[in-house]
Amino acid sequence: MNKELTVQNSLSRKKEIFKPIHEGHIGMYVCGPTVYNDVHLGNCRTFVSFDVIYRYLVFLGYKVRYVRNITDVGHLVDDADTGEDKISKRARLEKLEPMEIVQKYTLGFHEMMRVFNTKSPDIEPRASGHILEQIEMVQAILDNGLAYEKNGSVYFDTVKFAKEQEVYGQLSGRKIDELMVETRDLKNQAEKNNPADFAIWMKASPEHIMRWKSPWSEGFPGWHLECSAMSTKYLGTTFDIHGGGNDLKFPHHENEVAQNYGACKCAPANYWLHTNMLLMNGKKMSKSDNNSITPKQLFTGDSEHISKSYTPMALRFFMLQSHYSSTLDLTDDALLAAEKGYRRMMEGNKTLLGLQHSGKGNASDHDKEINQLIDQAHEHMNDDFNTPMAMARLFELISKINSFKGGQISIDEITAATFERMQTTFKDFIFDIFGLKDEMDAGDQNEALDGLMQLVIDLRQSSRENKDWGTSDKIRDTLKALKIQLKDGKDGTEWSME
RNA sequence: GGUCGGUUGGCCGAGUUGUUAGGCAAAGGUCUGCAAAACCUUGUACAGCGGUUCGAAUCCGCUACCGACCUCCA
Repeated sequence: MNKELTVQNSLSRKKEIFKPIHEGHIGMYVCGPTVYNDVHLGNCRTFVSFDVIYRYLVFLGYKVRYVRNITDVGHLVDDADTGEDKISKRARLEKLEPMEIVQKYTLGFHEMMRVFNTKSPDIEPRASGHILEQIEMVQAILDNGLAYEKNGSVYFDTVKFAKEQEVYGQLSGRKIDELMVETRDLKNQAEKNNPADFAIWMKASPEHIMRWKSPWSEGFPGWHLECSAMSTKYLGTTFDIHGGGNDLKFPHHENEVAQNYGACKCAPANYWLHTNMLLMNGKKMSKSDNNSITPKQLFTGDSEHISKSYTPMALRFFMLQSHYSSTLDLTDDALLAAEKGYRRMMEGNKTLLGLQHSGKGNASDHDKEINQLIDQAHEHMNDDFNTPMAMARLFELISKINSFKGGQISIDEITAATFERMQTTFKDFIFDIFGLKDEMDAGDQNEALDGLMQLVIDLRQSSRENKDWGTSDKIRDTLKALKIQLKDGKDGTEWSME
């Protein structure tokens, strides 16, 4: 039960025992979105994954400082060093100020994070608000001799860095020699000493709107720089966990590591965690490939890829059923299954809350089994946040819960302590760790509806006692059409919203 | 082309050497006025070939297929 927390560290490609730098405290940085467009579902998966990780670390009792940035400058559309800024491009297309674009899509992003019931990060810094810090970092890298200036732009000297430190390529599994013989024909590479070098400060072309003064030129910071500067500012030069999507490993994270070494000669993070991609039709969900479905489309059902609408919590549940480091293929069938599984879990919890323990149970085999399942659920979470396994144990507990309710097992076969532990476990896992919400508990919130339903159920019960099956079934079918399901049990009829 | 990863039953998805993952779907049963729900039971699986091992879905090799990264993306 007291197994230590282990995490899959991308740096070592091994599962390692997690040890924070300062006992009881964790610094965690996750690369946030570039706010130039509506957030899409793939982003949501990553942020939901880290939300669960964050929630679990808090659950374990750690004081976590969770930093997730907003990229609102420096992220270029095309080739890393010559393309147009994503925000600027969008601003041009939508005929808005760049900061209007940033505001619009930041708000949209926050709304989506709220809908998916993710916790807000403790700090959400913006790249444009940290230009000074980034300029200082460029200077520090220059002072350390690991960058050079050309025509007002500053480039990181990747080749020199790779020679000095054995670090470059460790995260992404790349070798500097291979990067140096890069054959692709990139535009405007002339300024760089080597194709493997990358810009940390860019001189702005005349038409570039987003620009700041610096010692080298009026320009803007390179994309990779913001995360280095902001993580350092809020979490220190070396912190515990750095997270992000798999597709950021190279070049973004690799270059981030290089920049941090370049500025302070130390590693930014001890543990790198990477989430895997959300696929659709077996391929990476990607905005640029049009192989994508927006969260909104899922919620409204307005997409050729799905047969019906799905709720945010069904989606969240769907994501939790796979491990964050595995690819997850989005299909209509899988969503249908997840939706039902989600409902079964929430119903199970409701049933558990409705059970009463006599206070004088004896520990039977069931008691032992239940405690084992609970222990295992915790162990699974300690094992690199294995939500699908933890969830499997919860479902086995739901079997027990339903058996208590159905009378197949007597509640007296478990002790009051075990019963309470079950209730605590469900609350902890479903709400605090998995971050699920009950989307179907209208009955708990609306007294009028509750009273009304009780009346209808009573009336139907009278019909049934009079063997007036026509009336009884009409009530049931009409409610069914209204997406209210009646459940006839031994102790009367219950209802729930579909 | 290079690097890395994947291929699990009708679908999704865990598992990394020996014991039922789990969810959804399916079949039979219990309950019920009939259903639904719930419960019980059941089946179908580890891409192919070869090797290591007492024993492999799990380790190794080869083959096939798929994907990711190498270029903006979570």
